[in-house]
Amino acid sequence: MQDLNTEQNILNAAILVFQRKGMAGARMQEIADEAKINKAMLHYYFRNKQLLFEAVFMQAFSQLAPQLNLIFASNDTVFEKIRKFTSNYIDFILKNPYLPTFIIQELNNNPEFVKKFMVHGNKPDPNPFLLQIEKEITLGQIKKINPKQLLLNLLSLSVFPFVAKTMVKLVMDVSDQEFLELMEERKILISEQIINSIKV
Amino acid sequence: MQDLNTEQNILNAAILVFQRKGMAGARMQEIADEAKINKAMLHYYFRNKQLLFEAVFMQAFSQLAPQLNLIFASNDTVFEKIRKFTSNYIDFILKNPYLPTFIIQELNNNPEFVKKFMVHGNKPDPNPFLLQIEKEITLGQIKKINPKQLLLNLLSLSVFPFVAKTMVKLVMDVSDQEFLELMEERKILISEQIINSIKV
DNA sequence: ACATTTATTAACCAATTGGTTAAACCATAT
DNA sequence: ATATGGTTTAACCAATTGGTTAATAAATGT
Repeated sequence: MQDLNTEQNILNAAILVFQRKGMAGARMQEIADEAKINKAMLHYYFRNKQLLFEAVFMQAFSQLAPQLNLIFASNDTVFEKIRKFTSNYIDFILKNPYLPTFIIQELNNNPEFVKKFMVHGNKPDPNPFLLQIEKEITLGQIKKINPKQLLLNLLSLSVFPFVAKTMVKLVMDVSDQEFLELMEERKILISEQIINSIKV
Repeated sequence: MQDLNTEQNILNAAILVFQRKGMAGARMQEIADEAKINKAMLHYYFRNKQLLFEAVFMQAFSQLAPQLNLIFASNDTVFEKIRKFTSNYIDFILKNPYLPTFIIQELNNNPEFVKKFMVHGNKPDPNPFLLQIEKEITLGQIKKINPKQLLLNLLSLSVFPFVAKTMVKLVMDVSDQEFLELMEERKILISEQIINSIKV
């Protein structure tokens, strides 16, 4: 009784477990249980743990990367891009709260592997955005700033709270509900702050 | 031939390995090799992997926490605190680049354990800082803002680049040298940006 | 209806890995 | 010198875990 798509079923289970436990902490048996199938099926479809993990990571990353390029490559002004980015990106992470942590964690533990598959064409390319910033600076439309710092600020303010969510909740004594409200508030808060810092 | 302090020697090796590989990825044998001793010694001094890990995590966390409280509890104005924080904290992380990632990673994979030992008194307490912000707002010395958001911004801008270092280097095409320069530049850059955003 | 391929399972295997043990080593006090 | 206690080691053990196998069930083509 083949499920409509066993492979995707496995992948979904693997995403859950890998994102919760990471590559090293995840157990093949746990993934099989989560998918409600026999452990041998994992190997039947993905050969081994490493390949299953790579499939999961690939899917996670190819979900995240286009989200970035969408902004980087559009025709908007820098101001518009900043506004859209904070709003869209925080929305996206709210729907996939484990993604950034998972990617950052495995990227740190496995940098050589990631480089290998980054060339594959799904690498986010911030260059258009960086060049646009330089251009708008020379045109006197925004204040002088190192474009990379601006991009770093944008990413930091948007992503960090999610990556450090457990710590933030613990140290700042924030409930799940309040955390969501804070993130909602940040969508406009941080874009306005960044824009304000480069407005002429 | 007992080394001057075998226990500390083990701890140092364990810190290295745990920070590189995380709790799940670390191997007792690797820690023993790193410390150049027999694996049984690890159990002699720390009983089991979990306890050794907790000792490592504890030491890491009690290095990080006071660094925060130092700022939170001082007598400076909010502006002063922000300036000192960015500068001191980035300096501190530059000297311990693996610390934030390690803590965040294990905090996410093991939240229940951390709570257990957080009560132990070494929990950073941002309340004085948050209250001070509220006070300075009512005194009209800084613009109105949710204090928690201000603190989140401060932490995000300071810590995130280190946590996401591998990703940042890869995506933004930044060398190790350039990364250091960017972090150096950030010390003043981000404090001025934050201050600017709340200056009346 | 039957043969062939594909999907699935239960049982098993081999390697890794955390942990134990018993003996040896070494300093120090008597 | 030698008995004693803490320290260190090599060898071993048991559990976990990634992976395999051979048999079975289900689908598919003829």
